[in-house]
Amino acid sequence: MLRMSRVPSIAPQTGTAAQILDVAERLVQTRGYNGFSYADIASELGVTKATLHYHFRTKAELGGRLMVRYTESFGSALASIGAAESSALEKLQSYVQLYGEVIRDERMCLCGMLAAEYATLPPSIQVEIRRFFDVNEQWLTTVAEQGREANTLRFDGAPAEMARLLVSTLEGAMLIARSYDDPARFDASARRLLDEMTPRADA
Amino acid sequence: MLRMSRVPSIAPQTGTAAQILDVAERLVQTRGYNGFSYADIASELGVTKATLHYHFRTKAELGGRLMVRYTESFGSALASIGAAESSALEKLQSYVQLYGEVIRDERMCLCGMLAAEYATLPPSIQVEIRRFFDVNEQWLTTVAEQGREANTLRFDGAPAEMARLLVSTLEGAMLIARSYDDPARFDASARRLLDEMTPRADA
DNA sequence: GTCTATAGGTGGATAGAC
DNA sequence: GTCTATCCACCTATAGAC
Repeated sequence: MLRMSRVPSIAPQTGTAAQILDVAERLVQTRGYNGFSYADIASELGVTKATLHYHFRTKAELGGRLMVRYTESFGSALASIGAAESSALEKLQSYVQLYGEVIRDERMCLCGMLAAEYATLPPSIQVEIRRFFDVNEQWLTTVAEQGREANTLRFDGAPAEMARLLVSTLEGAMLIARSYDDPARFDASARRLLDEMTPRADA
Repeated sequence: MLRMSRVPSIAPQTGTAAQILDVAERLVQTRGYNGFSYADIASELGVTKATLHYHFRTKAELGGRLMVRYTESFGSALASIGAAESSALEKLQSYVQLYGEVIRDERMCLCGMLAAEYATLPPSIQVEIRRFFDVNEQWLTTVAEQGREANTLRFDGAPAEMARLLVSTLEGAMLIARSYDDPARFDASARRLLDEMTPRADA
C-alpha cells in the first residue's frame, strides 16, 4: 500500500496514520472503545471520516493496531527497566510509575479500559488484550523471582501469583482514582502494596 | 397486557419496571453502559422500546436508578455481614465472596464497569458511582479497625488506606479475570491479599 | 491521500391510538 | 401500560471525483 514511503526511516510517526492512532488512543483511554467515533477523531484532526477509513479500513482494525502499538511500546519500556542496574524493588517502583504517568494524564490504561468492554469487542482485539496482560505478568514474574532470590523483595506464594496481584491492584486503582479525579488514590494503593513486599529490618 | 397487576404487595419486584432493571443490570455488567441499547432490553423482554421509555423516561434515568438499586442492595448485604458474629477476617472473606459471585456469573461489578466509562456518563450517574465506592470504603474501614483492634487482622498504615487497597484489588481482579473467562484468577488475587492480612502464628 | 456525497443501519426519544 | 409509527441525530462504511 506504499504507506509513508517517502518518510525517511529516521523520522517516524509523524504521518497521518500515527496522528490518528494518537488521538484514538487518548479517546479510548478516556471514553472507551464504544464511547468514541470516527467523527470525533476526524474533527479533532481537521480531516474527514473518509480519510480515516483510508488509513484504517474498519474501527476494529484501528482498535487492533492501537493495541499492538500500545503493547509494543509498553514492552519496550519494560525491557528498558528490566535492563537497568537496579534492585527488583526499584524496578517495581519504576513499573508503578509507568501506570502513574497514565493516571496523571487523566487516562485509564488502554488495556484495562478495553478489558471492561471485552464482551463487545471483535475477537482480534480480545486476543491483544490478553497478550498485553500476559506480557505484563511474565515481566513481573521474572522481577519477583529475582527480587526474592536477592532478598530485595519479600512475599509468600508463587511469583506468578504475586505478578497477577500487582496487575490487578494497579488496574483497579486506576479505575477508581479516575472516578475521583484523584491520582493520589492510585499512589496510595500502589505504595501500600509495594510496602508489603519490602523486606523488613526486623525480620 | 395487564402484567402481574394482581400480584399481592407481599411479592415485590415482579413488575415490568423491575424486570427492565434486571435485564439492564446484566447488560451493563457484561457490555457496559455504552454497549447496550433500549432495543436490546425490549427484544429480550418481548416489549417495545416505547414501553421502556414509559418506565424510564431516558437512558440516563435508567442508569441512575440502576446504580441506586445496586448500592442499596449491596449496602444491605454489607450490613448483614457486619452484624454477624464473626471475626473481621471472616467478614472480609464474606465481602470477597460477594464479588466472587458476580465474577462467577461472568459479570463485572456494575460500578467498576461504569467507572471505566465514567467520562461519558451523565453527572447524575457519576455521583452514584462515587457513592458506591464510598459505602464500600466506609464499611471496610470499620471492619479493618475492629480487626486490628481484636488482633484478627494484621496490616500497617491507616485502615482507610487498606480499605481502598482492597476495593482496588478486587475491582481490578474482576476486570482481568473476565478477559480470561477464569474466575480462579480473581480468587487467587483475593486470597493472596487476605493472606497478607492474616495474623501469623510466628509473630 | 484527501475530499464530497451518500448509503444503510441503529441510537434515544416522542406522539397518539388503544 | 403497551402499542404503532415516526423523527432526527449519529454511526460505520463505501463510491468516485480531485
